[in-house]
Amino acid sequence: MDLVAMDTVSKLAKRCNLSRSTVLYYESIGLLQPAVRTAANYRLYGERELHVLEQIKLYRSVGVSVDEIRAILSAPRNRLASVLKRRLNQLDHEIEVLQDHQHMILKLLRMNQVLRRKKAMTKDKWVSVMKDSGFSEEDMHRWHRQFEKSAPDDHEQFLKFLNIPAPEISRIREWSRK
Amino acid sequence: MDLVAMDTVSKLAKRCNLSRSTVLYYESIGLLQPAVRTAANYRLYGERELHVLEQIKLYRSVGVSVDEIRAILSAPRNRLASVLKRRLNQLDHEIEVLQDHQHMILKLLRMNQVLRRKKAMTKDKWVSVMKDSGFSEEDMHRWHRQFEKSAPDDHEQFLKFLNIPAPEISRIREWSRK
DNA sequence: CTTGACCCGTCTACAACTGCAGGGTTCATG
DNA sequence: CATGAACCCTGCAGTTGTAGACGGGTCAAG
Repeated sequence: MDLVAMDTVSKLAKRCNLSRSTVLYYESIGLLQPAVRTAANYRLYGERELHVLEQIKLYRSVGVSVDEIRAILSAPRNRLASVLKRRLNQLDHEIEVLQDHQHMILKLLRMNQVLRRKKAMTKDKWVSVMKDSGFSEEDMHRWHRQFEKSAPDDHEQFLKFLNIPAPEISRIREWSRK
Repeated sequence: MDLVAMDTVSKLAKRCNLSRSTVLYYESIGLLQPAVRTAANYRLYGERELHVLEQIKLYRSVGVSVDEIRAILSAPRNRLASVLKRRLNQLDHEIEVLQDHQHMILKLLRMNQVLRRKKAMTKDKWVSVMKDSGFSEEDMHRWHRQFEKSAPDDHEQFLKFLNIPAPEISRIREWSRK
């Protein structure tokens, strides 16, 4: 086992976008054991554990109970099952993208509430909130693309609220469309 | 107030796909009061309450805490906020569609596990599972469309597993593409 | 006027997290 | 080598739903 390449509990949690507590909870109910412990009794997890945790996350996200998950994880499956599971996984990723979008909106709403009486929202402030919230350039592109695709009018209105000049709005919308 | 058109607590819950307990819980923590009570002390809810409950559902689904929701619901907003909230709602519907798809897959997985040693899966069985699960003709069309769009190969493989003859597979995929 | 489906308030129990408290470990930096 | 930030450990109490049971009241149909 390559000990250096392994994750501690918090790192594993972050990688899966879960809290440390949750991972520990899963261990306490017998869903996910660490691969090894260090001399200092620290938990260490490898690729296998990461994969299991992602499975758990997937099933939890569709409301499967931990008991059922325990059963599923210890059952071999056939080919139809694997096709369907792949699809399940894919949907999970799609849902995650949309939920990211939602979380971003929530942050903007909160920020907007704070700024309401002070100054107008600007593009710079918006960009900095996005950055602070841990969204990359690519995430932002995806956000615009998504927004433009499913609600072009609202997208335009939103850009206007950021006090972005009309030519740049056109440019952004253009760029969001491809 | 049009008393005849109003919902009792269980009806409201069902309309929002929540349990009676949950609606009562929201009342107990001060999130949603019934519009009126009948002479017999029955709770009655109108359109306004339905709307509030849907808001609560939306915010809960993105992990907003009860306290924050209470604050949000009692705050007037400006136009930017309303644009963003509309978008939030829309995303929620999109997520719901994907989750329906996931739930369907789970049912199929469960069914497949049961049938594995008995007989091959057939189109008829699949259709009946869908029907039993409360999915309409339109839902199924959406399912195929979604599946075809984001994973055409898996969609084809899936149809093959249903032992559907090749010409019909082509027909279904064609029909899924528009 | 009974009967079965529905409602009432209340209370308990459980699932799945979530967040401390109190204490040990690691490691870069002065 | 010591000191502080940033980890880690166990254990346990709190949060947010969710489900069900209790004993009893309400309502529409026959």
